[in-house]
Amino acid sequence: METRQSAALKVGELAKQTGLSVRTLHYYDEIGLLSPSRRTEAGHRLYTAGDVDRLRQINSLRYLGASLEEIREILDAPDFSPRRVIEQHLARLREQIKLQQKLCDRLEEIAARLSSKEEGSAEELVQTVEVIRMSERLWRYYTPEQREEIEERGRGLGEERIRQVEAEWPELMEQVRAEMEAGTDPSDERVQRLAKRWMELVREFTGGNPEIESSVRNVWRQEETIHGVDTGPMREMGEYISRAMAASKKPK
Amino acid sequence: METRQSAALKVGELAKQTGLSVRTLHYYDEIGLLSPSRRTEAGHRLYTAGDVDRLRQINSLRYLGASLEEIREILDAPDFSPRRVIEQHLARLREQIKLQQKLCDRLEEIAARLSSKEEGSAEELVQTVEVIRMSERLWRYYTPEQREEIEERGRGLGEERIRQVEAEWPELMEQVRAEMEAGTDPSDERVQRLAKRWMELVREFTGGNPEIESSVRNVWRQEETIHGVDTGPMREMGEYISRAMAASKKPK
DNA sequence: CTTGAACCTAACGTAACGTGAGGTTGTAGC
DNA sequence: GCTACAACCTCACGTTACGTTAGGTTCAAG
Repeated sequence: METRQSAALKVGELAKQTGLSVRTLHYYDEIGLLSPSRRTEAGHRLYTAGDVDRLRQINSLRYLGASLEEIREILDAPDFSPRRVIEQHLARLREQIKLQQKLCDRLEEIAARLSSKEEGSAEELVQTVEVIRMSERLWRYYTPEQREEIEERGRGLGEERIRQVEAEWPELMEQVRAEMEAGTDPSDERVQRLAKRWMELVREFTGGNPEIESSVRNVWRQEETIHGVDTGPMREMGEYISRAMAASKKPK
Repeated sequence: METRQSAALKVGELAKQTGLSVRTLHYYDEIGLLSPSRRTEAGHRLYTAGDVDRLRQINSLRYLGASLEEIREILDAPDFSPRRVIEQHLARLREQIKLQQKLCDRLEEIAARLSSKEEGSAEELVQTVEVIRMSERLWRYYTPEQREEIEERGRGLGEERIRQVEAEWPELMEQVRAEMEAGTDPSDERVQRLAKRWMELVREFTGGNPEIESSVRNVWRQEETIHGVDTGPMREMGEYISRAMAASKKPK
């Protein structure tokens, strides 16, 4: 009952002051991050000025994105290099942002490809995603010169044409898949048309450059042994197209 | 025992193919996202081609950062607008990135301020963070003209001087805090020196512009009622400094 | 003395699995 | 047929930072 400030705060008061929830303060107490120095006889928490001070520190560190565990380590270590921690934290954060940025790019690409069509099915979306995943993985196998050439051709074709082609791929893949599942013979006329279109699109991409085409085939072989994305269906489609092309050479 | 592909995969095989863990596949089964169509008599999971196909779709969507719940909704809805989902997702992601970027900026600022000193304590780190938090909150209250003026002055002072001042703030605050806790009288000579330095730094910031100084004082009053960051200690320091300044006017 | 606000503890729920524990099945070699 | 050992099975707890009841006690005002 001092005229001075009440010397110790109850949870609700502290919560209101800091904008944290009562539950949060309970939790901090629970994990031993911030345990009030005193209690009333009834067991009510009483936060002293020192406690409030510690909470202030906690909030500052939380503001930097530190986890409660890290905060405890920081505050409980008497000798401590803030710079090291910050820089470490910063590195992790940058890594995260890079990942998220990449994800964002992908989504934007997907959105762009989809927006050229009216409406689409979930399967079309998945196919589009697969094309992108594959191109990303392919990219790793090109030599810098090959990459340059591909990009050069990309510039030559113009943005619009690229978007057209990119929108056509998933569609084509879906049709081929349908024929495969239906068990249509590769020499069937419908399949022949699809195969022809397929090869045209591939040529437009590789520019007919045999080195790059070889690279692509190489990748397919490589990828077989690499764990991860299911290249199986894609590979099957490739084989199906190959058979169709072979059948077209000697039409009966 | 077909010569055709084994028709159905066991968990381990599927796991190896996709790079997922067995536990993950168990989990997908558990939540009903991907339940194998068949089981052996012994209860071993058998994934058919259709199941593998669904998993492929799942992985594609996961690659876009969708949650398992969202994926289920997408795959289980027969009619579905991929574009809407993608754009929604994209918006959320952009928001996240913005936040993280902001956090990153803060950390960089902190790192820059700290790097001008050799080593520091945790308390110094916290003080630095507080200064930044406060400036961020102050910023909201300035009119565009005031902001322009402050930035103008910032450019005038030069980067180096700014960093000097910014590094000095936390230090000064820590000293003032120490004197307060020690209960030193505001008229004490040490406090007087601190207060003088304090006012100098403030002047350098506001440029002596009374409108801006008034804004700052206004903010302090405003902030009292706004929930959130603990302005208490800062306010106390302000009062302490005020008393010190008053004491200096009529030195006994 | 009552009432309502503020407090207490305890316990479950969140997302997407990792990591055992403890038991059954499949298969290879002897 | 026996014995390993790999692969499979089903629980079930741990992870982060709290939100959200539920059921009971204490405080402050009228």
